[in-house]
Amino acid sequence: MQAGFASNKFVSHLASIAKLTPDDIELLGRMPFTISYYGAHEDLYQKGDRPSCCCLLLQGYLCWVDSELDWRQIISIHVPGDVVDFHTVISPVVRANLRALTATVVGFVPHSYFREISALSPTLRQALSLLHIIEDSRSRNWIVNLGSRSSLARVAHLVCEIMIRLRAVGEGRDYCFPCPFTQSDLAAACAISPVHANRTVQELRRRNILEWRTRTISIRDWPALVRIAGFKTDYLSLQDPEALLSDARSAETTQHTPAMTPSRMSAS
Amino acid sequence: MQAGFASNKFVSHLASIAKLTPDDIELLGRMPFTISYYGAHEDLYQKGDRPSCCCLLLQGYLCWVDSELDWRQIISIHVPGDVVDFHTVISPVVRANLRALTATVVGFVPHSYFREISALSPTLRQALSLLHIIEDSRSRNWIVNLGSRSSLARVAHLVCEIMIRLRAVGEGRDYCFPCPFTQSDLAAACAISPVHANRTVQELRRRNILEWRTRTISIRDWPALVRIAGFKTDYLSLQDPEALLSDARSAETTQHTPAMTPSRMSAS
DNA sequence: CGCCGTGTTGAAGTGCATCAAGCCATGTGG
DNA sequence: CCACATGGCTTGATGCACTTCAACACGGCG
Repeated sequence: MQAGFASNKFVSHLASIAKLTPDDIELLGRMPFTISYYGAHEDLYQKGDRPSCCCLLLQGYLCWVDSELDWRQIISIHVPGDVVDFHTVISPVVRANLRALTATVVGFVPHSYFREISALSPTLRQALSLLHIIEDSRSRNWIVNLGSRSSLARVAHLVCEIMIRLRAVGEGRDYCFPCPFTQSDLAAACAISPVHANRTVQELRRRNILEWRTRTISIRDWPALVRIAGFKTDYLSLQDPEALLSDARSAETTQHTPAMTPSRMSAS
Repeated sequence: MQAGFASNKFVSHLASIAKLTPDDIELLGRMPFTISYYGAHEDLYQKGDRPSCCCLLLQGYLCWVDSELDWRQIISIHVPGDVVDFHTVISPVVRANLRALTATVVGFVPHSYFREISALSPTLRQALSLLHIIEDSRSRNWIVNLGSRSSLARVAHLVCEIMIRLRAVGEGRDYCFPCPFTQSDLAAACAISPVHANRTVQELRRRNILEWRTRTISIRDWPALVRIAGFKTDYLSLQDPEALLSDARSAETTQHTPAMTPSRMSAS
């Protein structure tokens, strides 16, 4: 069981949605976790599991997937810095499979830790609640996406969302990021067939909007992508709707982790 | 500002997901609220509003609707007994329009009330958190519904969900309930065109599975409906996945509101 | 009365699924 | 080093579930 040093992205994410005190940062620095590694398409949890830890994603991508019958639907995807199953602190049973999209590194953090910091710090309790609400907001937004957009717009929207979420934890500065998906995964996320996913990606390539290789996505024309997707950032953050977008416009400004001096390597 | 007597369905819903103490029931009985009435298709909130109250639905149906551009997608629907915007206690800004599907009666409950009872009772705090999680679970389930089912299954699933949720607050015992939707609303919920919604309803009628009139839905063949929908109740409750379904099977058992002696009419 | 919202029906068009085949890169064992 | 398998990507042909457009019927209401 280690503590602290690898949770920076999580802390910076929290700091971006709530005013944290130095004491809060200190508490977060003591976060205990056990590191695990998973290969692409491996399941971390199965529907019905009752984990006693939360899963903090450190590297790679995870998704929640509902494999009803033989048909699968990806419900949400997660980027480094996300605690993907925060709800299990309150209700431990999981309702879907948690699957690695790529090779991943995760840290398992005991539920008790989150209960403790919630009890100790009102601001942290608030911040964790906000995380919950943002999560919910993303789900609802994805309903709108599946329900009201064409396949091209869905794919574009998904790329936009991942881009912005990576930005929020300090990655993807040059509009490039490691591709989370095989084209079949993309299809499962956007509720289209794998064949059509391929044709949709080709269309985006043809319009010179992005490059999509097996390992990397590079966005060549961000404004066009946003336009096709009908993408708005407001559902991803809560304080200042314009902050993330304006940051994405000018890729220079670099104040993502305000006052980050993590007290690293303290024992748990 | 009144208090107490009309919140029975909310209390029984809470009692079904957590063990409430007599003190908790007492606290809930003191819930202050202001009653309002809305007509069908009237908006209670618009995107961006910052209410200082939560909205407790007493009669009728409400929905959250995203009216991006001119296209509208219904994100979730609510039945009597639901607090539809519990998240505004934590983050006041609403991200979609709250719209009446039918004529409705709602009670507005100040955020401060929920903050108080959360501070006073750990079990209530827990119960409210669970409500939040069930809400989230419904959203995710609706993603699966839109993403992976045919239009017939979507409509069937929606009817199943409403049926079971009404049961949980003691309504619809005879597989009949007031219809929440015009066929256009149904279309907006299921992400299909109004014309196709009509044909889908006709198909369900043709198979003798339900009667769907402007004012009432009667389910004639519940097992068939469940089969078409691929409906499972597990995402709607948290404690005992089978309770609601078995209750729905035998419409006799009637212990929905354990120890309900609401201390009515106390001043706020 | 005439209007408007809702439900219904038919005909034509299309976005996407499905099936099927072939391509390429990577890995593996002989 | 080749033989072969495997998983991901690509492409074409065909079909269907659903959309769109257009018209009409019905009832409630000013």
